[in-house]
Amino acid sequence: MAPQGLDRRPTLADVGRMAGVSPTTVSFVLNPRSKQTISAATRARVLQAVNDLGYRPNRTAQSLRRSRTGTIGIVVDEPAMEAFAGETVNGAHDLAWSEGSVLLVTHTGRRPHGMRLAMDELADRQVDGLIVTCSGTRALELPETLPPLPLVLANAFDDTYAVPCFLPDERFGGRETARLLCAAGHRRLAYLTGHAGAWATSLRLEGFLEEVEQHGVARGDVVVREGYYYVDSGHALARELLALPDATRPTAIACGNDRMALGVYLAAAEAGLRIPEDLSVVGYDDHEPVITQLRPQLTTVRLPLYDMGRLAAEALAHGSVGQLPQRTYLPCPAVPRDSVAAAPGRHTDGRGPRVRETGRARHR
Amino acid sequence: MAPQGLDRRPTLADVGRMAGVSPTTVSFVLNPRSKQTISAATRARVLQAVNDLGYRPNRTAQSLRRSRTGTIGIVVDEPAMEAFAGETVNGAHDLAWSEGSVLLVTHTGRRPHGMRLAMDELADRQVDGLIVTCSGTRALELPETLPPLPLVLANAFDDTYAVPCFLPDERFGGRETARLLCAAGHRRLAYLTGHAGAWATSLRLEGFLEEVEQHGVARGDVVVREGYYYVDSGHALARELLALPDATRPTAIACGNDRMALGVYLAAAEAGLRIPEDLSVVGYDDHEPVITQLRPQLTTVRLPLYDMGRLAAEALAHGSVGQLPQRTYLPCPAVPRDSVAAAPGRHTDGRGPRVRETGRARHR
DNA sequence: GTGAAAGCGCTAACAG
DNA sequence: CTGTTAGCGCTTTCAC
Repeated sequence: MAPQGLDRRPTLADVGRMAGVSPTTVSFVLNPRSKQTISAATRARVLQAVNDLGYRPNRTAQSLRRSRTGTIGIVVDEPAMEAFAGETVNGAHDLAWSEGSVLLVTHTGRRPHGMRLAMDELADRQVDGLIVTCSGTRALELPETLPPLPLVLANAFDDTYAVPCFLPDERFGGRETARLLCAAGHRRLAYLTGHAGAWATSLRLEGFLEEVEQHGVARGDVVVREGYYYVDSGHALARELLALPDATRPTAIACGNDRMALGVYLAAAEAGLRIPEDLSVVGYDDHEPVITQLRPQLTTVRLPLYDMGRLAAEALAHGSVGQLPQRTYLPCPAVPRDSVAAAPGRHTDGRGPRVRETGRARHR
Repeated sequence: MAPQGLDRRPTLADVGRMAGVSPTTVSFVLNPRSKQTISAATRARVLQAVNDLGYRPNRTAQSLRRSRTGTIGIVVDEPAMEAFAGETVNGAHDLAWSEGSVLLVTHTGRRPHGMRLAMDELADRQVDGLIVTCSGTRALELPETLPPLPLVLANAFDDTYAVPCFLPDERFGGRETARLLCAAGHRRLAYLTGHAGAWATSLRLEGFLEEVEQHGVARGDVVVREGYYYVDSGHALARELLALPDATRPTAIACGNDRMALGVYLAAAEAGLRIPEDLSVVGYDDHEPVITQLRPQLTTVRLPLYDMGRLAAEALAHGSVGQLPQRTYLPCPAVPRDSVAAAPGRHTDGRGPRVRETGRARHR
């Protein structure tokens, strides 16, 4: 495929020599600019040589010259790459790739000044832009002095509003959660929250309660239990609720996240309750590693991790970071699957929960 | 911190100008080589200027000159970055970082020739070496023509034995699985396999049966059920087994992986059986997203994902790829947690399952 | 002890 | 239409 008679990568000069032209000419052939003035014959000979030698431009040299590396840096502000951040990285990767760029990925470890070290290391390699992300949505501690580079946050924000960011619209997601349940006719609802310290927690709950009222259920009638984002919390809270007599037991439980929903599944199994016939369950996150574990498949609401990464990379690739609003909120759309059924004794319109348009990004 | 009066990153020349010396001198100060001949005074002035300007070397320029980029490429041969591969990337990342390098990460997507495109894109950026990995251990289709770069596989192998690789020692892991159970006195054992097509499946089972014999249990006495690596398979298979009368029901179930173990947990909950009192369970993989979901915590066997990434990166960083054996097998060590108890009616030595030395990497 | 100069591989004026 | 030349920012040999 590339029968190069050389022991090193061929250079422009090698190609030129083989085609009997100057390196410049080769460069012109390879980088068609506006005013092309290369004869068809020369072009053909050059391309032939390029092909014969298996020539590929040295992007390091190109970068030095063009002062553009075709490289986007992404630093994950965690001790390691984690599942949630992985999705964001995927989004950034795919957009970058489609623009001919690749990703320089690092994480902050547990090092002191991890963030600054990571950013510097990437900036030194002249990345064209920088994305900072993390696993759960949160405020980031950014170094005081930022490298002079386009910078965007994904699934994270900075309290000073100095750096543009992409965030999940959690209130919207909370409303979607409620809508999935209310549209199926449920009125005895329970909501199991994640831990109160997390940025998303109160927004999800607030959205849920708002939407519930739209459906004629009083906020006060929703059984809200405070927990934390793990299986055992969902398990423990659900166990209590499911021990209630049939007449007062909630017919549907909304969970702070998918892991808690798993806990609810376990509690239901123990209580001999079937999902969704006896109990409807909605999760949150649409977190693949959990989702794939559950039968029946979990109805949930999707965190736009991939999109946050994608849009962040897009802003960098298009050089439009300057025009970005301070915060862009992306919808958390409902993902109806099999864990929600009509409330016992209720009949819905038979079309299942209506999934309304998930809407475009909102800017605030 | 870096009050540069410049609108661009300062260069060596800028530093030299400020310190009143040539760029050469600055370079000498910054790159202490064997024969240092810089006066203490000059050195001090230079470092002062470096500091004042917040100078950091341009690694693109360095790379061009030194023909070494301090960059390792890793391509994940999957449509996207996945959880298992993430661990391997973490291992490679951490080793690379400790050597002053960073990772250029990409995946092959679903593109035709994805692998070649990915490798080329990284090779063009002059990575110092290349790691190829994937999510589940398997043979890789490598392009016929490889870029002239050190290349190592992690959690993958090529059938032609042309490229060195790091692999999990699955047979060893299978033996560990059995040991955890046999040491606790279990003799009525069941083994639920993953799907037969996967490279690891038969090795795990074979190791299990081998070890079981060491403990005086005939291979034929082990109830082996063929399934696949998902929760529902573990669930379905376990449901059958747990329906058996107490006297013949297995007291312990070994699972092809952690997800199947989750299925066993669900079946146990439905059957009203407690883990580990009534049933001991062992998983495989030590896959964090699943592990963290289970109560009691799952006793399992660890896949050396992180280490495969780490060692692959180490070989590249140390330039020792040439000395690598064709295949290096890393141990899958037992991870005793809470899902294994002494077999009913048996008393063990009270120290729980003995965990023997997990051993070093074996080369074949 | 320090600096001038050449060059890594490529691009882009500017000549011819 | 094509080639010469001058760098991008850095390292390194060799001269002073």
